[in-house]
Amino acid sequence: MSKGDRTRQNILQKVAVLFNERGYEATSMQDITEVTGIQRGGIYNHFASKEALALETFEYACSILSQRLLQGIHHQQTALDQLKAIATTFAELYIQDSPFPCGCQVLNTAVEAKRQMLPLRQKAQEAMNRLRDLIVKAVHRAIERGELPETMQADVVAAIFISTLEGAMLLSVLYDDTTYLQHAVNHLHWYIDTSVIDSKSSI
Amino acid sequence: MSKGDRTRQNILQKVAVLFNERGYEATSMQDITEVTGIQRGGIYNHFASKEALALETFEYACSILSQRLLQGIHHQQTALDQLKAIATTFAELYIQDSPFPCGCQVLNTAVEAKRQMLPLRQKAQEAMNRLRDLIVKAVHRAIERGELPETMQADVVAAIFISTLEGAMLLSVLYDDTTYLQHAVNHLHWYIDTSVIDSKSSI
DNA sequence: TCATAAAAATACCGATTGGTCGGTATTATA
DNA sequence: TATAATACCGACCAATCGGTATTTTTATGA
Repeated sequence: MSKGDRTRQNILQKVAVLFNERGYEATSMQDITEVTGIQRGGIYNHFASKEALALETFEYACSILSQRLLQGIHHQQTALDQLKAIATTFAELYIQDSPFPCGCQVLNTAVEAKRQMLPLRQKAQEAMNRLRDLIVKAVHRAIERGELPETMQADVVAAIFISTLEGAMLLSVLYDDTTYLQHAVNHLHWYIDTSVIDSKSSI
Repeated sequence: MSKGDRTRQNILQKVAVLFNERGYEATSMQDITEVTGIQRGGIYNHFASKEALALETFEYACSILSQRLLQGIHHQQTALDQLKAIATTFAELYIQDSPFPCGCQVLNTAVEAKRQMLPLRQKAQEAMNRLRDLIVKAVHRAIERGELPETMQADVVAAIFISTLEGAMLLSVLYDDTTYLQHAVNHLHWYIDTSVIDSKSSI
């Protein structure tokens, strides 16, 4: 890894934190030079513009977070446990040792990039799609294995999972209190368990 | 209502929309003069600073939204129906004819005001407290009337309600698709109904 | 070791930022 | 209608914005 690549990675890591804490608009190039220890010219030697830096930064953060998320679920045995582990790991990702404090990158980016910053908005959509697919596939596997009733709609489960977790993330950040994430995980586990029980008792 | 008061109200209304769409940082005083039709001097005659304008704007939006929310639930008979109506009305507030497009003011403000803009962050917390109290009291009433089991924890229900609704709001705005809010409402209604059934069947 | 390319720093650009202020038009009061 | 108060305008301010061109420093490979 050359010197340039190393600095580039360092910039991505530091700026990912900064953007997540303050947002894109509220972060100036001056802030970026201070946190990276690299002057303007140096930054622009690696990235074409502030927006390009934001796009790469977002991808960088997503790759790390999704990697950790996958690590947290892949060793689970049943599809049902995998589904539950998605909720647990998502919450722990923030509770225990978040590499990027101040909440979920996707949430923060989605809120800031609504009408303007369309490229960033699209990246947020794509990241959310990947999370959605992860849940949808877990539900499908659970249905195939008979762990969940066939009446379960995978896309609805995914919507409920993401809504509950992202909303709880918002509350946890707003009040600086991880209890909300804990409640969300408990609720989603109960949601899944109840769905299993329902199908068995109704037969 | 004097001319000054009318202009002031007009500024608040127009800027509330603008701030919710673009965010505080991304909205310039130039943007504000354009959308209100009032020049810089005129704006600063009514508000001491951009931040003061943001604070008042947030309160203005909250008062309107909470007023509509209360209208949507006060005519319900049972406490249980009131609880459900909170979810329904919250979603409809955005789906049908949101006075401030681009999602929930509280969510958007909470995301932008995390470490900086502490006064605004505090206002977001207070607004969320009020929503939380509304739910908590409805749950308490439902328990007192025997509509919900005594084992229900009101603060947990409130956390689940707000998490699910705010998260669904995020998704609906991100994908420009109100389906997510619909799923959230259905899920919360099911959550409440299931809690009722559980208590009856377990006795 | 040294030439060369890559990386970083520096100085600087025009544009825009939030905010100010003297003056003018409009409205309300008497 | 005379006077006072309010509302509004728009030129202007220093500071900062994102970005560029150029120079200096540093790393790299023959």
